[in-house]
Amino acid sequence: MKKLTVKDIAKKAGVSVTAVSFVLNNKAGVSNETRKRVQDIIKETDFKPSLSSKKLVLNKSFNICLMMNAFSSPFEDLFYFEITRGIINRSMKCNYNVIISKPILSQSELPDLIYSGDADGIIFMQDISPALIDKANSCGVPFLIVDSHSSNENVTSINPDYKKAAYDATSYLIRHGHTDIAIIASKVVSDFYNQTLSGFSEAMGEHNLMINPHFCNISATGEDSAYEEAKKLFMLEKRPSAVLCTVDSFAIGVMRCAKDMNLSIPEDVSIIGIDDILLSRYIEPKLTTIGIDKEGMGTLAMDMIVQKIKGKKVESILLPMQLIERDSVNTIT
Amino acid sequence: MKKLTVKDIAKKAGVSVTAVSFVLNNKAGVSNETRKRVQDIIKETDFKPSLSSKKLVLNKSFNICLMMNAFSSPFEDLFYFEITRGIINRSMKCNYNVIISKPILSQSELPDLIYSGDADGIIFMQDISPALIDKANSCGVPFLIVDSHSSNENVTSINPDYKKAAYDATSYLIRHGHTDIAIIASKVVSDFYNQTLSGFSEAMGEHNLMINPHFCNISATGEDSAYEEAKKLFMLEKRPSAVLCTVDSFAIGVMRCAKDMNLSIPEDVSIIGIDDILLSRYIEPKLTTIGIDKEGMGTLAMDMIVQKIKGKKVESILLPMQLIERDSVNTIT
DNA sequence: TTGAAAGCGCTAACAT
DNA sequence: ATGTTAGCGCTTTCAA
Repeated sequence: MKKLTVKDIAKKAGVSVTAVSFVLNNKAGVSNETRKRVQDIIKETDFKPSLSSKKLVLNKSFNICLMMNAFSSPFEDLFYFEITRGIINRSMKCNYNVIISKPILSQSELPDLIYSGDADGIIFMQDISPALIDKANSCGVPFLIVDSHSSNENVTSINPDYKKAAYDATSYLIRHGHTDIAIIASKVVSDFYNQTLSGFSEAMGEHNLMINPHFCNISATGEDSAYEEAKKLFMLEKRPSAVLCTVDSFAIGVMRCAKDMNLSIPEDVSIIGIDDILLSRYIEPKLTTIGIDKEGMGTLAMDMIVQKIKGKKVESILLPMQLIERDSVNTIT
Repeated sequence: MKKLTVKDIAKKAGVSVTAVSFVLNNKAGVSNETRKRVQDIIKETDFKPSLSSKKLVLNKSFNICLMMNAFSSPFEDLFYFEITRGIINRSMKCNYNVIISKPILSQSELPDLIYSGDADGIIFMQDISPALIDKANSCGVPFLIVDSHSSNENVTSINPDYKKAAYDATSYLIRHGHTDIAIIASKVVSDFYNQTLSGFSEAMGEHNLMINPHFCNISATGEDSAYEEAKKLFMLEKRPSAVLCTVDSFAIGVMRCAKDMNLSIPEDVSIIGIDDILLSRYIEPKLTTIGIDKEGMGTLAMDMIVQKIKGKKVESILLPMQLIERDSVNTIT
């Protein structure tokens, strides 16, 4: 059975290809009678117009390229995968397909499909290098960044409000009687570091709490390095009663360290994280953290990129996070 | 700056479009001199040919559609996401793009992009409904299934050898002195149930061990239902010394149940899983399980679908799994 | 080795 | 309201 074309349908229906094209795209310009007849034939023959030719003539790919960062840890992948679900679900409603790809050549180059016009828009996940942002800017394809961890004036981004998250986490700790609070942050993305630290100190300041200089200048890069930092922290003469980890995976490292040092959580030390990765509710004790609707972020990203493709101006957005109370923080009386 | 076309390049190089096309596709038919000249112009102008037109004329999309099951749990997502990584990495080497999509209308219909000729091949993940298999068969697009959990003669599939896994897990338990072994399996996919049960009884049989009828007719659907099944199991007069969970997520539910019933693992009861999901090495105690190279499965899936697209005959494949010894099984002396 | 020209299957401008 | 036709940017046949 040969693949049908608009021509075939037109012939069968005894109309012109224009008519067929019009009914395919729900456009005015055909009588109801003709429309009906064509629709019947389309249904009868189960005709599906070729996307390739439509793409060619409209100079549009109907693809969104989802660019994953190649250097993620498995847990971060999971975080982003939940966002991906939101993107994919939404894409089906927007009549876009999503192509998953990743930067090539050590993060600094976009894949060919971008330059071959095979994507109408790009959604980057996670913080990306300035070099890549430049490339994206100059290739002319609309793009935005989800969870860039930073606020760059020149790029549209969707970010969880990490400053507020750090503020809320700190306030929560304070409400539970903690005053000697440490923060393990990430200096990898300086904006992220600044945001979380200022949220932290803002909350401390509001309660006129002093910040121990040994507690606020700690940076980790992952679970293992957080483990090492926690070790130093816990060996201090006067150790904190609570530690805020700006990433859940840090909290997992810190917990492991506490266990190894025979400190029980939350009795000896309370721990709070940010992100709510899947693991957080399965470790022992379950991690209290600040979470976000990841699938919702994906939905939003899709909606925003569609607006951008339409040429509309789209503002960066800061998403509120929510406290998720579990078992890793205790009350000091 | 207007988008360049082969015509522009041809004009700049003073040759015909044919020549340009030939050098773009590394085909014979142009003199070295001409080739060089055209290549220079291409590099100079940073020309990237449009994919859309190529697709149209070659009647090929250069896309692989990766079909995700819509009803996955986060745990399963974890498993399949690792496979996805393998697929994506490999796709870039094969010059295919991967479009991620999912079945629509309650699993029984393929997305439009398949019928519009926007995919040269389909990779299904996880067991899919027979109705969907029919659709896939009749649409004429080559496809295969990764981790279908079943062996259907008519479809190409890539499956971990779950029977062998259950056999190995059981043998491992027996080697560690266990004789009262229970198995919590999944009846959702009957082939999977059969495979795991026959692996189990084969190992038991080889050691002339009797199977307690209360220990071998247990089916769960997820973590929570495994919890409930474990509860019944652990309340039995004579409870098993070890339980084999045919899915890691079951093992996690069983572990939670054991803890809630004050049974310590592995002292009071040993647990072994199958799959090695990411979580398994993070829970307490770390889960001993039978794992598989998931990224490798993805790579293989990509290679196989490319072969199928080329029209080659491709056989289904059964992949060996490996025992991963951790802390959830103890030795009985 | 080279170039002219005919499509691939659509959309849309234009004429009727 | 309807039909004719000229492209979209490539590949490839065919003739030179």
